[in-house]
Amino acid sequence: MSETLYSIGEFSRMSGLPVKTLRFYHDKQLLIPCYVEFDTGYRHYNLRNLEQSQVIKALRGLDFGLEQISRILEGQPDDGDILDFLETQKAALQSEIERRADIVQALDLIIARESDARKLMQTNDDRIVQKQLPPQLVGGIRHRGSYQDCATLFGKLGRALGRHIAGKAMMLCYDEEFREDDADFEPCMPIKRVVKKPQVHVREIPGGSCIALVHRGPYETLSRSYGRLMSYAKEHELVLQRPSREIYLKGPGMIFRGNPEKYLTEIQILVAEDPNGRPPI
Amino acid sequence: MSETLYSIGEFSRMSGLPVKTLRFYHDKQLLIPCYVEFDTGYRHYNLRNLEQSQVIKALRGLDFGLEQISRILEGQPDDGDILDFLETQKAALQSEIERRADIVQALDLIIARESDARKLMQTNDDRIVQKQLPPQLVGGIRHRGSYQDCATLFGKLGRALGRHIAGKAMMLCYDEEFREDDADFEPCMPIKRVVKKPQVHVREIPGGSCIALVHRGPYETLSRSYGRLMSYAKEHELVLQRPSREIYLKGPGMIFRGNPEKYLTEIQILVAEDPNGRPPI
DNA sequence: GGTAAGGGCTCCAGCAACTGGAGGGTCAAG
DNA sequence: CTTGACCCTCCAGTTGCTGGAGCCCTTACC
Repeated sequence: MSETLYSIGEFSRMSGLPVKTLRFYHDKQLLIPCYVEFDTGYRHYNLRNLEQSQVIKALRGLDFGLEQISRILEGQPDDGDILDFLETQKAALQSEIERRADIVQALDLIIARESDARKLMQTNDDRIVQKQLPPQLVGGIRHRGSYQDCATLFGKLGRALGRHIAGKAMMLCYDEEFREDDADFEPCMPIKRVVKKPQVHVREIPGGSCIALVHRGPYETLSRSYGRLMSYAKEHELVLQRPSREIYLKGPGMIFRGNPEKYLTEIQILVAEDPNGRPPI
Repeated sequence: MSETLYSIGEFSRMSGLPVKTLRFYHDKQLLIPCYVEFDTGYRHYNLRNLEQSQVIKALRGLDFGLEQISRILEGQPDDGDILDFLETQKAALQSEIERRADIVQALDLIIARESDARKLMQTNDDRIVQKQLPPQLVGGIRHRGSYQDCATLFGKLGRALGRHIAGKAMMLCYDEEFREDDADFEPCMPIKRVVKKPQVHVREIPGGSCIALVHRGPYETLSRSYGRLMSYAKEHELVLQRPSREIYLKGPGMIFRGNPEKYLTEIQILVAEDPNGRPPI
């Protein structure tokens, strides 16, 4: 009984696998045509090959590698451990899914921040305002030295507080006047709950009446905005309290340093209650 | 003001990228060392390179391709369309997640069936039993011809009924005696609800008292089991009804043909109610 | 002066699973 | 005899590296 043989082209149409792929599978010993003409090298396939091809297609569809498929096909007679293969594959896929899901989550965060910043950008003006600040729970690391160091410190804070962080990064500035090299400052992160971390000072900073403005531009020009706040205070006979606060509404992002001309920083300085009991305007 | 330069080894330790990778990135114009010695080819990196490397690392961590990273880095000054990149990437990742989730689901199904069959295998005997069958909603395609055709028919049924399928494949056999070539049979699938599909006959098949046994082995040997049922019926003076039913407990799987010696097929034949009103034993 | 260690360099190969193309042989019909 | 449809092999390219061979250079040590 002679069975019908099919050329690689016919077999390709029957199996749904491209000719190139069939040749490749032959090369890899995965799907060996039942007969190869010696002189021309022409491949000929039969129906058993068709069955094999369908198995291979199915397993490829389940994302098995060719190597694995080979092993599965070899160990087929005993048939017992196919379940292991399936379970292993499932686990592998699930861990890949998880990895990607994590990335998507991270992306979501970044996207949220970015479009947030975009919106801020549109609606910001640089007028001085007076407003009430609520008390705020923060964790901070006070430091004396150059402002250059704050990147490291924010890094440390971020790692220490992680998922407890509940707002934009900020800084408390304890200096009376601006110092470049020997400044006294405290990078802070708002947090939701009290957490104990080594090196991190966690406590509530007070609320109250403050004067504030949103500074636009690189940090080097912050002193101009401080100047404006000072003269405003003098003009309105307000007594200011240290430390002043800088809220980094938009600064260097998690990925890009961004354009410093577009950085937004809110400066807040608490106003001392008037000793006469007159409420601050 | 001369800035410090770092050799590729030092820079590798600072950036956390392997030396090989740094050379590769240089080759790809992704991270170009600020200075390359002309005669030795030695690469030298500066702190700006370090920043770039961190951006690249971050983007790689978000699964961006090098090509994309290049484009992002190039279009950085305007800075506007970064959000598009992020959204695109997120969408891409999500579709990958979905694909894998689909595969996992399919794997689950296969695993369930397989371990199901495994369990059946252990606990099966081939004794004849009498039992009550509930009525069952099925969709079937009646056919006259060779049993060879049933693979195609089951395929058609599967595609037509898809997710409505609610149990093992089965077949109704209308022939009085076994025929090889001109058989009259109907591949069926149990379903949950009435659905209308062209070419598929959907209806409820009756329940009632039946005799049944589980046949183990290839379909070619089914007639032996039919024989046993017949002589049992004669012995117990039971009148049998057509069509008989074959339930394919374990047959060729979705991927593998499996070992026919291990196929399990339950044969059920309804028993006509005794005309005397005596309940069947 | 030899040599070993520790950097650096280039170029080549390989992973996975194909895909595309060049260049050439085979077969049947018109 | 040509045309067109097939078929073949071999090579290159995809992505993001990784490993190795083979070579150069400097420094330290014996």
